[in-house]
Amino acid sequence: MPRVSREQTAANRKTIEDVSARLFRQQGIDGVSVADLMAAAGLTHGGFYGHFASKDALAGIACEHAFKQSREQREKWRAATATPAASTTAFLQRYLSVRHRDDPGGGCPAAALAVDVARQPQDVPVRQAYLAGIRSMTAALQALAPGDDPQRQRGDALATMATLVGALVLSRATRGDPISGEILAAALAALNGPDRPEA
Amino acid sequence: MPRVSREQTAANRKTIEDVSARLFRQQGIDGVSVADLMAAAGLTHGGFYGHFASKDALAGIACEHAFKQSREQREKWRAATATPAASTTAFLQRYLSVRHRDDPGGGCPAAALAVDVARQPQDVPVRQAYLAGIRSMTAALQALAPGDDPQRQRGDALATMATLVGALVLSRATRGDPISGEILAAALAALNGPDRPEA
DNA sequence: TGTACATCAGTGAACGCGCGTTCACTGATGTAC
DNA sequence: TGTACATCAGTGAACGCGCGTTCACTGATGTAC
Repeated sequence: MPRVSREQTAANRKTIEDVSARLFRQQGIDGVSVADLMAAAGLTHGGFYGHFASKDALAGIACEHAFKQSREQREKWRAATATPAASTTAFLQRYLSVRHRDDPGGGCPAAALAVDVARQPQDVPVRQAYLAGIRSMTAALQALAPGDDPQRQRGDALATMATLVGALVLSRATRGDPISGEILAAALAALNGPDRPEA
Repeated sequence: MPRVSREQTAANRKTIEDVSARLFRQQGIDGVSVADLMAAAGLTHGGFYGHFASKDALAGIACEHAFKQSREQREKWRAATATPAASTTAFLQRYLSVRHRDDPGGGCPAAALAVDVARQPQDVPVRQAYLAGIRSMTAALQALAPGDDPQRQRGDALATMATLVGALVLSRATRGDPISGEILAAALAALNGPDRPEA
């Protein structure tokens, strides 16, 4: 079994990253062991350190990976809608959906990893990756915000991001109770309703 | 040292609960060991099971404890302000402050424990305690919401809660970068500015 | 193109460590007289 | 009120277990001729 072709090695590494990006969002960074990750990638745990320096290093890479996937998905969907306004509405609806709530592993890393990252020490790789992801997500939301005052658009984008992340996180923590769905609906109404404070 | 008076026993139990409510919010439920908790309470780990059936059971009690502390603090502050409007403004400002961001152990459990709770299995005690806490916090925010349509007030309360929790959680995860403070300010502006969608 | 061999991706046992939980023990507390 | 003793809160060693990480080993891959 050992010694595998170079393409296979690269494919294995990518599989570990994919699997990690998913499992870390699903169960938290401390909630998944190196052995779990490697098993999910179809490998044994010993080979891990041939690919990555440490679990911390992988956490950073996986976080970056997750934000990149989210960004690509966002851009794909944006390309599929006709107008910017329709695109925004569709994005909010998707973000605040029951489907997104029930799929943390494939969903927004800003929400799934927030509390994990907040508890990490300052100098750990995943913090930098998370920060970069938040900046990129802010920029994307800013581009969607109405108006032509960039300062105000940025404020709107940050506030919208807070509402989105908060609603998702609360909705997940209360899953199984009707209030879980109510939270998603209320956030959607608040963000759509007064179509954002624009003037 | 062993066998301590009944009052001392009760005091010890309360200390464990206080310390747990703080440390669980600070470092997460899995981030604190039973030995850590007991040491922080000035005891040794072996005595833990004289007070609680399991760490899971304590997590539920500590979560309840944390929400109760938050509620009491909220009520104390409300009593100290003159008008309901002033009370609301003061609450939002306090919730979205740098001081609150930097004190997860003494702060809102809805934000500090959300992702932890979301990852727990359905039947664990901390989920019920968290859900009860969210209901109570929703009710408090609903009472502060303007207008006289309870349905709409409830929606506003849930959306406000999402914005508050999201802003705090994102702000903590990005601490050390200017965007951390920007998020708090943007959420405060969004919640104060158009003084909530009321009509 | 074919052969000989060095490389190195992946294996699986092992490391030291900290976890949640158990338990025999201790000795001050609280009770019975 | 004093004394004798049962109770039981807290101690600390020990349990089985899973963690992140290391390492000697294997054998197909990729290279040198």
